[in-house]
Amino acid sequence: MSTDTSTKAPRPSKEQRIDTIVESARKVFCSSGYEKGSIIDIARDAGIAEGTIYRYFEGKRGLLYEVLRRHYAVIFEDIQQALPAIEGHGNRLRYLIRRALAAISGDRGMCGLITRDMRQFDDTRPSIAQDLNRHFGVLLVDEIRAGIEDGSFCKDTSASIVRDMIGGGLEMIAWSYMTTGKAIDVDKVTESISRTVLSGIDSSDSANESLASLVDRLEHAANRLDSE
Amino acid sequence: MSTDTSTKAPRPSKEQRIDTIVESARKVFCSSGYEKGSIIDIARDAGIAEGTIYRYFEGKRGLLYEVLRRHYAVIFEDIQQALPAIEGHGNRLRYLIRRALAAISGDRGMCGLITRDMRQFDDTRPSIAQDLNRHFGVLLVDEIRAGIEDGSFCKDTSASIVRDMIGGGLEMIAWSYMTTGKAIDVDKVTESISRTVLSGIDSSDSANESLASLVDRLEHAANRLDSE
Amino acid sequence: MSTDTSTKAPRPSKEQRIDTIVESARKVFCSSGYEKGSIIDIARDAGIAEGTIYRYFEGKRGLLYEVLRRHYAVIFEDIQQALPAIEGHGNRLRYLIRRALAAISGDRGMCGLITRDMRQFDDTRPSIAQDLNRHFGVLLVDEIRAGIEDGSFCKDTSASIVRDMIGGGLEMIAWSYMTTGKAIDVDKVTESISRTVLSGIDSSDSANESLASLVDRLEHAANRLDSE
Amino acid sequence: MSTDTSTKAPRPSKEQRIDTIVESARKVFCSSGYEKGSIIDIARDAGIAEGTIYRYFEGKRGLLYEVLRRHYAVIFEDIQQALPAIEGHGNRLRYLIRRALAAISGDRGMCGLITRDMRQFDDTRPSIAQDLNRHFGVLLVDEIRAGIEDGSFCKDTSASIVRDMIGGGLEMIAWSYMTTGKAIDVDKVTESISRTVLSGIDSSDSANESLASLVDRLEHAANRLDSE
DNA sequence: CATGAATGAGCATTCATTCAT
DNA sequence: AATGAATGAATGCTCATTCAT
Repeated sequence: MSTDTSTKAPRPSKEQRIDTIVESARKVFCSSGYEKGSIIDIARDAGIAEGTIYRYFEGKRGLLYEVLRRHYAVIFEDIQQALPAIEGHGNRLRYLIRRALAAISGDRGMCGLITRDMRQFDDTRPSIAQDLNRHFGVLLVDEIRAGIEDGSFCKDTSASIVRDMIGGGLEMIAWSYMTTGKAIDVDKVTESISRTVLSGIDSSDSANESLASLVDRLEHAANRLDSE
Repeated sequence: MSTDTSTKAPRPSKEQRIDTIVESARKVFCSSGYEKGSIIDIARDAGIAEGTIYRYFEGKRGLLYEVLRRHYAVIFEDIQQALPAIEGHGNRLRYLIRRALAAISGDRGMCGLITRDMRQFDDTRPSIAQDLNRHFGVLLVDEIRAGIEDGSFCKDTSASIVRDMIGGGLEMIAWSYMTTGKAIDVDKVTESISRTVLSGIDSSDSANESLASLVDRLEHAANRLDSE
Repeated sequence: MSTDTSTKAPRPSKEQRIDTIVESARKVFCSSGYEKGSIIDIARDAGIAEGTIYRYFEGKRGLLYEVLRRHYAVIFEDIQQALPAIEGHGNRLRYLIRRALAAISGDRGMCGLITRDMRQFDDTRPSIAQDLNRHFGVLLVDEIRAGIEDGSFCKDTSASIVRDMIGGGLEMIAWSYMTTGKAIDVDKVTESISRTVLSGIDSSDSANESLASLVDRLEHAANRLDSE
Repeated sequence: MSTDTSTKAPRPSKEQRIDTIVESARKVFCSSGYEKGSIIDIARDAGIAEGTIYRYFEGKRGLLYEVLRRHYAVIFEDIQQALPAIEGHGNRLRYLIRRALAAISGDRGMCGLITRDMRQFDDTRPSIAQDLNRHFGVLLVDEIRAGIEDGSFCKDTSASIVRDMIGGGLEMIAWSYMTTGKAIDVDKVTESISRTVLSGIDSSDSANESLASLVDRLEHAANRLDSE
């Protein structure tokens, strides 16, 4: 409860205090945006004085950073636990995409915060976008590079470009969700992105596919011949 | 007509005046961003009074709009003239990507303006981002849809997702260029994006390798048939 | 016609030009107020350039002055013609009040202009309010003074105070009409003001009571004569 | 409570701060008018920063409101205490008029503020003029209505018209005082207004009077007869 | 005479941050 | 530790008036 400023509460621990502030900041930033969301709003929501915030944070920007960091932390933790158990680089990429989409479709306010406000701050080093958004990019790139190395992915694939396409595509989808509010079909979109990345859209591939199925039938026939 | 621009230019024509203002606005916005770039800076750069700007533009936002509109207008015009002459949807997509990359790599300041500030204005309808950025998206979608219809592209391709991936990818690249200043190899990046979109990155069903392995299997089966 | 800027109109006479401008100014000032009504609006309505207005008027304030002067001029002319034919100072006062009320109830926009904006300009000498509103006050005062001199009105009447009460009362009514838009019953209000001014509202020395006491005294005297 | 106003007043209490600001606002508004009086002038006069004003007031208009409210509050308080002790509706009207005149003659700057600027704000409901000036009008109307009901005043008196005449008359006097600076003889003016309202100016009361003088002569004659 | 482009002063308001209490 | 009062910089926009054409 963020309005817990009653008389009895002996004194919240430093950690609790920080949690309260960050949660209030998240609420305010997500609903009003970074610029319009004021420190005093956050303080009021947290039931504390403005000055107190500055005891725990380096200022408004630091508060935003923490809000974003925590948002990504959950996702990264999930990923860290899930990824090793998934077989195949394609499947792992698929998982990363799905997880990002789940985050997007689960918090429209955060979509706005990220797509609208995150880039305003890349004048500072290390930038927020660098630290967080890029971290996801690194996960993508690592996966792609590993896939290239073990032969799962084309050798002449540019990992950074693919990362940009996946990351940028997800951002576009987030932005679209933020503005239109139209629900995201996570399964479908995950499939579309994954398939596009992995197989492309050129139907000459499907020549391959049908060729493959032809071979399958051939093999099947061969097996039957075999077993006779 | 007071197109007296012969010798001393004692009073620039309306058109010249507008061009001067827009150019100053472009400079200021690109170097300082929209918020930080002040009207008085623009007026000073243009060598005129602040009030004069308001004779020609609806305010600061109108000025931004014109700056962006002109930037995109050149690109769209190029596209309109080039596209019909290009054969094949894949090639046309490739052209669109290349043209966007050329624009990006040609104006680093504009990259910042677009990637940082453009999304701030979607509270008004029709928004600047809607009018301009989306226009490019429409070009992409049209091409993809046409390709799907005539069988060039996979039937189960999601045109909007592919558009988001290309557009978002380009935006990421623009953003990256803005922040790092590292030159963009238009040819290479165009190729990377195009190949990824068209053929995907999965080596298993891409033509070369996978076809080879298919042939292997085919031979194998044939051999078995043969040996019976 | 204020939009008469057609090609053929050879050249409006100076007088016509002035009339056009003043009429446009009246329209603009009455509908937008003095502050919000801009010179460019007036010029546009008159179908001329802004600079042209300054050839005929001393500026915005001079324009307002002329608008008001003309408004009052009609009224004053009416009064000048009607007043001599009216018998009795009371009746003449009544006429002045009625004429003012007719002007008020006939032009709501002008009510706003006069009651809102007129007083803003008494920093200049001679002021507009002095020249115009006070002129009406002079008419009232003259009438009252004449009435005092010929015994129609109480000797100890303060003409200026009565003028203020009539003039101020009319202004309040004008203001009320401007804000509420509720129609003014000219006959009734004229009667109310006139009766109040002339006879007051105190029932104690009006006919009833005081006459009764006079009769008492008369009877008393008569009784004495009688008793002799 | 930080009502530490003991010695050095290192930080004024909230109340003191507000008083300081309002007083400075009064000074500035009265001398420069509402429009010309700037927030920065007020802040400088109060010895504080502009922003501080906005901690205590809703903006410039709210500041004006408070200035006017306080001005009227004193008057209304006086009236509330004095009125019940006064006998007779005529006397009570007389008191209201005198009190208003005392306020007018006591603060020339305020006269200007009220007569010039008060009507500019009737676009908001409830307006300042509604709240304050009208309150005085209500006091007048109440008194007049009560007088009509108990027979003190003529039955066919229009209370609202009489209110307008008194209120408007007072406003004219205030305006005149503001512009000319000529001192107001409160007693005399009170008497003039009161007499006019109560008895009117028509000497047909002097019909009564002459009737009285007739009776006088009658009595005189009776006395002579008597003495014979 | 008429034009209308150019001028540029003037101002309320917000809010992140500090620091005396 | 917490408070919250105070700060003050920073800026888009209007429009009466002028004057070069």
